[in-house]
Amino acid sequence: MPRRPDTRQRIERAALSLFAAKGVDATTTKDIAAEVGISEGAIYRHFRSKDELTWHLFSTHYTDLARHIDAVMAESGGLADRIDRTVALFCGLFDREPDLFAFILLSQHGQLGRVTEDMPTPVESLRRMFHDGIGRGECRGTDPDLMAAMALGLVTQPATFAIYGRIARPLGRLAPALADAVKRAVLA
Amino acid sequence: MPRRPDTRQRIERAALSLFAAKGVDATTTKDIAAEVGISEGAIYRHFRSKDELTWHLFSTHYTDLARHIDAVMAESGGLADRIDRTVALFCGLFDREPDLFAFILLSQHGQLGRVTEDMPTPVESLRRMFHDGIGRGECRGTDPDLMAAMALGLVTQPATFAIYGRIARPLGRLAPALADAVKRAVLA
DNA sequence: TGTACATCAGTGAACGCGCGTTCACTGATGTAC
DNA sequence: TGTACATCAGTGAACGCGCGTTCACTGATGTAC
Repeated sequence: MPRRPDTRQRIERAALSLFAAKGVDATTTKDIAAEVGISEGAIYRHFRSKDELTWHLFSTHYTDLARHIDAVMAESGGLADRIDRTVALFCGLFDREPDLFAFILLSQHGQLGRVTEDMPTPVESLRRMFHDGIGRGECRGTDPDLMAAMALGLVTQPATFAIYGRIARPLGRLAPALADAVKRAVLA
Repeated sequence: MPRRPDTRQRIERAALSLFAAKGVDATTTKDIAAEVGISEGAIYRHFRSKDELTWHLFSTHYTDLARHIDAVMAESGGLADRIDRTVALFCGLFDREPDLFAFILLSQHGQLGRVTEDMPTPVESLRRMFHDGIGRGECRGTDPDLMAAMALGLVTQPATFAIYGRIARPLGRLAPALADAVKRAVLA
């Protein structure tokens, strides 16, 4: 009954946390409502459906991440510098918002199909970064998609291990080592 | 009504293919039955539940993969050789059974929690491989989990891109390049 | 300041659909004599 | 070879549960005069 002005945000936070912990399908609207401390019906005052809530969370955070990478790209510097800064960006984001990272990693296969051409995505941003590096002859390989995949996997798999407790946090501690590994793997 | 002797295997193949394409939760028992060409009830003559079917598929193939890696380990040779052979193994398996690979990559987050200590897993096998390499001073880093994560991500992320059509198949073509990248990233 | 009214985030009960699962029944196949 | 019986993979209808969603209703808050 108390009409708090931040209910929508509290729903988003609760959903993100539950989605990260259990996955989207295993999380029920009942779970979310209980976590927020409202009735299930109240969710529908803020989101048209569970699906809209899920897509809202995924798409906003996914495109946000892309824009962060683009910002790194916009600064001057060679590919090596960009790799350093992007890896540090990923690790910092992971340490600051582990739920967000877990949610994106976990739910991507279910959501990626709805991504449209005009949406900025981290994958496209990385692709452009490496395409650029290849053009300048700074890269080992010649396929920007392959380079992007290798760099992405090299960072996200350790992040996944960190989520499962197999690697100690914070991930930021490992950022230099990860950036080094990426550079060794892809730089000319 | 025709009592074919291979129904159980046909259920497994159909389920694997559907799970790989849509994910476990989005695949219904009705889907599986339709794909096999039997009634839903018939599935329960071969598996106690959808969950048992899912876990059977995941656990057998996941442990099989671990044993394949262990076989590579058993052969003589240094870490560099082992990396070459393991990467080739992954790429070959991916090309031969892409559904299997997609299923494991896609469903791992839902199934990994049920993996017990006594089960052989690819992650443990890789960990031992790098633990061994670290002991012999062949490795750059000192944390076997981190080395395993980097190697794993470096290969599985390109595989994921291949599933999404972002990287051309067969993956075997890229095996030498991927192995090179892994060695550059982790070898001393 | 008080009164009338509109708005809207909240409740909680109910709904309906789709899912996994069960069950009585069928009929083909194998075995015993 | 024929007959009686056991087995069991199959059918298809029915079931029941849990899920996401809807809906009539409430009451706090803001606004107009």
